[in-house]
Amino acid sequence: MRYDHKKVEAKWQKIWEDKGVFHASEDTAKEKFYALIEFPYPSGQGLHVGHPRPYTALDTVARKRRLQGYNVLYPIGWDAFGLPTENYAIKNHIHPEIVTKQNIERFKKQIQSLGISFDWSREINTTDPDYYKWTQWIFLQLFKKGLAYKKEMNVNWCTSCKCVLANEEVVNGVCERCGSEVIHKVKSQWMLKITAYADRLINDLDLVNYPPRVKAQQKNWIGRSTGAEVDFTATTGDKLTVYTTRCDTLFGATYMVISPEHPLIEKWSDKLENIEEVRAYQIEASKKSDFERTEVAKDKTGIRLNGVEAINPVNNTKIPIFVSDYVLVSYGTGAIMAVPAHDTRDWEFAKKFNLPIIEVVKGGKDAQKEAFTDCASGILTNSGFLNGLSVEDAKAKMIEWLTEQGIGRAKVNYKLRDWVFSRQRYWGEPIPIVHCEKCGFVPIPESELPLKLPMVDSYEPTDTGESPLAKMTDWINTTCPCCGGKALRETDTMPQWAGSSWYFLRYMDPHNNEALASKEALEYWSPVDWYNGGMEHTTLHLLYSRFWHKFLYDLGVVPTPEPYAKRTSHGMILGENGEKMSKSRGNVVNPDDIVEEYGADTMRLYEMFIGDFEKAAPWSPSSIRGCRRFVERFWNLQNILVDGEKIRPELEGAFNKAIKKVGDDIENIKFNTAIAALMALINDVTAFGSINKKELGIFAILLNPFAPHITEEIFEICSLGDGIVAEQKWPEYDESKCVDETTEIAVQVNGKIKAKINVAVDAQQDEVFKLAKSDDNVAKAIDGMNIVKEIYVKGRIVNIVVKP
RNA sequence: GCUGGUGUGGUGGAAUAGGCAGACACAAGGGACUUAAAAUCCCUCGGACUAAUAAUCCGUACCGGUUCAAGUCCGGUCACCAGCACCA
Repeated sequence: MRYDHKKVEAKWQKIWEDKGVFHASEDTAKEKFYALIEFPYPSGQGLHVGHPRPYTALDTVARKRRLQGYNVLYPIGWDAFGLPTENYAIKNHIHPEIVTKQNIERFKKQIQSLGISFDWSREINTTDPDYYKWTQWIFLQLFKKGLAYKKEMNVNWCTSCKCVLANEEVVNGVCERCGSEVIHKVKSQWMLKITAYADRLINDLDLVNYPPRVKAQQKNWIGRSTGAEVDFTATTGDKLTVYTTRCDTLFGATYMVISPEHPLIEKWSDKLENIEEVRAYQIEASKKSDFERTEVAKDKTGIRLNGVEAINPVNNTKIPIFVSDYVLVSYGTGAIMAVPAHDTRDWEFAKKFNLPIIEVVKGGKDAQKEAFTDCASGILTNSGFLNGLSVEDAKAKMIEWLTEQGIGRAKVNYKLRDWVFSRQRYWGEPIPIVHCEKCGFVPIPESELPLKLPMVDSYEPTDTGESPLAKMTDWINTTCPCCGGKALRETDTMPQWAGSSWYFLRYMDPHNNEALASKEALEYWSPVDWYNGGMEHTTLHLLYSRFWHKFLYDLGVVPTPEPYAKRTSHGMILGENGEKMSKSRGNVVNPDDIVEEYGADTMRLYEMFIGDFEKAAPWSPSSIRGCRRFVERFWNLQNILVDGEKIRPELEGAFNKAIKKVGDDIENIKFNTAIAALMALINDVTAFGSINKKELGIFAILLNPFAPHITEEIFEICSLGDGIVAEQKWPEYDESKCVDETTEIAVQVNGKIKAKINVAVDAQQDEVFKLAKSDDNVAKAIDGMNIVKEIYVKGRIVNIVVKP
């Protein structure tokens, strides 16, 4: 009686679809559970076996929640704007809309073959005008609140994609997508002021349940530091302001460094004796990309400004000013005070240029030999009115003094920069703004949304870096909504991150024409209860979408300050050789082949059994057979089925423990050990020789979230009751039955195991020791020795410590 | 370089709050069934010493420490993975 997975899986998938059993209901009386996976980008390659890992994991949770009586929302959609589609379209002269449609069809078919319980009635697509209408609407609100603005700036320019990239999209100096060189270019760009939310994006991490490493990464990315600004005065009389986190070390500042782009250089050009040399250095620095400039912590370069010096305000000492590219114009004030005794970079620079090094915090080694940076617990020295204070107190005192003198102030700085939001591409949401000579940038009226992408013949980006839309003169030329005069449409489009920054809201009410979702739906479904995704999205998508959500919260559109109550992340599935799966490495496994050969249930079980969910794991074609064997063994339980309406006493322990273990493990994303527990249970049952209807019913329900098809089939053919999805409840366990009456414990003498004895769980300590000592081996080991100590850890271990 | 993580049999991985290391699988070897193969079922499976599934010893990357007891805690070293890249 071999199990025919093809027949059974097709049968149940049809039943589920016909009955719409996975559609979330709007019954707000029921408790809701909203599970979310990162919606896929429908690429031309189709699915590989890595995709279903998170889908299956949250499907397991979603199915369990339904059995527990929740109203579950588990939706899916398509993050379909993006470069690969556009590039494919250019190459093959097919409209990206058509390519997208084909890719989605393929993805959908593949995902459906896995029996994931998505609510397909809520499927969304970011490239659908009914969807991006609201992406554009959110942009307009950002614009109206001054959070979207246009700025001339140095941008990262991918030489191959001919497109501006966000800092976050540049990896090691090359384009994250295509790996081509990235250079700098000045362009006018739309920016989103994410920095306005920096503090809240850090602080509100306290409200959510994210893994610690995700929180840490977001905090580091935002990079808040608390310090002070100090105004130095140059010998020219100009004010030169620096940012420092260590204002306590001001007495140790022996020189200053400004970035090559600092505006004072131009101002001082006629006073600088070596202006030619400085100019040459500026040119050198501008030629380098950020990558080259920061590539290695290599030799510090720099030029001393001759003719201008600065005055250290605490002791009125004249100190030299250098220009060096290790100081970044984009962070702080673009100028630093250098304290070589307590900063490694300053120390290296001082050594190279032979500058004085003054120790101002005691406790380190020789400041002339190495910088003493880890000095939080040190005591100030050589520092006038700060002498004898701790670093902490000295900071406070210095800020107080600077403020009094009017030459400094406390200041918070962030590494986070504003989000470059424009893309010079076709396949993205048009930015709903026009430019009028008279009125400037004017938003188009909300009634005109969606502003649809026009049909064009060619999607080739222009060599000048304008969007392909720039060639559409009919579309560009329009009238100003403000004055009625001539105006031009914005030709840039939005980045792919736009549509994915709010998609989880649309699922709550996907067909609404009046709002991005109704108030009622937002009230009921917010927040997402459990969001699973990849670690690679921690600093991009996760941060961007939290930012948008907070903005919508401020507008009163959404009811919660945070979008996701809980976040987990999955490890990648690697190729058989332990390398990342990719076409070029030739190690891609297509889930279609696995489903065909072993069935969706086996595929799902293996995806969850493959290893720790949070860690990467290599695909193993032979290990999957173990999961198929387990499926077959479960199927064959019907051969040893007997009648019975209660769990039999002999199996009570095994079943109660399994119910507890499987339930707990699913909640703790330990799917691999949940399945191991079910395998152990089948071993117990098989060894026992029979299973009754009640027991098989419980087994099937426990296994159902992992293997939904075969469990329904067993339920039906063995007449165990109405269908699992239709009628059954997640089983309860009896805590008292999870503990065995007697357990085997190990007996150690001086920490070495000498014997194993069976004792009652509630046995008295004295009894246990007596029993332990009656064992031959133990007796031999303690014979003639003095017992120093006896330890009994209930139900676990006995240790007898002896000395001669 | 900094930050975070990881390191356990031939392989993937278990091990709750410091308490029997190797659960559950895969692969391998042996056996049963079979004309044969597949499938299935049973047995063995970290290493050393062994006739032995008797006893003993070693063993969770490496070195040291705390403890009656360490894969787990502490200090140091090494390797790998991820993120960040001079952030003042």
